[in-house]
Amino acid sequence: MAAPTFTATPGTRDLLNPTTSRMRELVETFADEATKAGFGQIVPPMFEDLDVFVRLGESTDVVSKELYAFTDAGERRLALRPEFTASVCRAYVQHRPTTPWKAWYAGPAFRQEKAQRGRYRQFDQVGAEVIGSHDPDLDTELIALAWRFYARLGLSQVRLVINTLGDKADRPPFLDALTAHFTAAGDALSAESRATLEKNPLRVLDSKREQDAEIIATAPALADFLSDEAAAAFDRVQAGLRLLDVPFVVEPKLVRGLDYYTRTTFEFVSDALQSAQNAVGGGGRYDGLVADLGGPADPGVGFALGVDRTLLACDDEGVFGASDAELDAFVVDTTGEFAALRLVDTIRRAGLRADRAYDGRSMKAQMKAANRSGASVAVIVGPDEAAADELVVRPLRSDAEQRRVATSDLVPALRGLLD
RNA sequence: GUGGCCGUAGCUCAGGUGGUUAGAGCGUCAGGUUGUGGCCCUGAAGGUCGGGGGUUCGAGUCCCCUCGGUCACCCCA
Repeated sequence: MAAPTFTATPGTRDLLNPTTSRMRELVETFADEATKAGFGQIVPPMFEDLDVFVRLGESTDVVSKELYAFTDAGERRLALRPEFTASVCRAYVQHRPTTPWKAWYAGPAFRQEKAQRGRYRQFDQVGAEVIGSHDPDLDTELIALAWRFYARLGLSQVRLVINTLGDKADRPPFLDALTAHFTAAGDALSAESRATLEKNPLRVLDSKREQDAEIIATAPALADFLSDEAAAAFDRVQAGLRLLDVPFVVEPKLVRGLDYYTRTTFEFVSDALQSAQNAVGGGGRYDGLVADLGGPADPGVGFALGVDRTLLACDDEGVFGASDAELDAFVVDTTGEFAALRLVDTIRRAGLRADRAYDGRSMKAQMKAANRSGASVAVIVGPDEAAADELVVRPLRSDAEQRRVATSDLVPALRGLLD
């Protein structure tokens, strides 16, 4: 391979045509669903004070080893956002909008991980957050919003798993019980999990190692430690999802990797995705995060969906149909004058899509380009037509005959052919 | 970050045990049809075989290093 001097840095890539238009469509679909649900868009900065993200949990991988941190010329300690939730909470504390505040977002986030299918160092997310309400119906609505979004994209192999992590006060006794259980297992527990146990016992539950499966299966259940309020809220979320016909499975081992979660957590998993990274979205309630960022003790709930993974899932499920024509007209000009320049401008100003060939190529070459362009109609002008102030319009995707029209009738003629 | 697999034209890939000017298909460009695309035919351009070192009379082929890709672990979207 002719090695280029520069290539996209590891974990990043260039997104080109069909992917970019699918991505735009996906974001527009999400924006539409969020808007219908009363959400306004927020565009936070891509980097923040390092400490904004550190509050996500110092024991989490996302903070401890995946953050892109740097110091700017003003000696400020900054970091590229690894997700949006912290920024949204920071913005909430800064602007104090009336509650419940509902915000949606779309854009890239950054984590320094080794790339693999469905995991990149720069990746795109869409998501929604609500700050300022404890109402479990919001949890339900948010989950339903994401569910409807996947359905609207045409994905049918997405599964919803939910769990509750209880309130902050429920956590310590449970963690103690968990630690005792895993410590008692001794060497039966994998070395990796024993290391995890030191940092965050909760996440041992998330281990995929077969060696740990049985020990995890017999671990204490958080359900037995839940406060009455947290248990009631979880019941209501489940009842709400049933009411809305959103199918789900309760997965007690679903703990997720950010420390800030409380009560409801959920994850969307694609069974179509033939890769280890099969979680296409996830979220939950974070009732202490706003306070951690120096704000009022206001609760929050939200989710983020991975755009790249969702697109992969769409690919693997084959939901992308044949794309529509990208162009209405392709101008073929052999006059050597300004005909093409003027004609594409005329067509574009009429609201239609037009392209042309350049570099004075032969008619045959231009016709081939017209064919490849996917345009519906070729608009041909040579010396004869130019002299008569006429054009040839030739349908490219049907057997209809080409015909000559006056230059001034071009746009109506095109419209007639395109209907 | 750790491990497995891989790295030959723009793309997908051939190139037994090292041996003369490295091939194909697709794509691109040009021509066959000096005013008409899709099919067909002909031709052309395009590669310091990821990079560096080594072994050898000789390396795309063997060894080492390095870079990159990919899959998995970890973790997460």
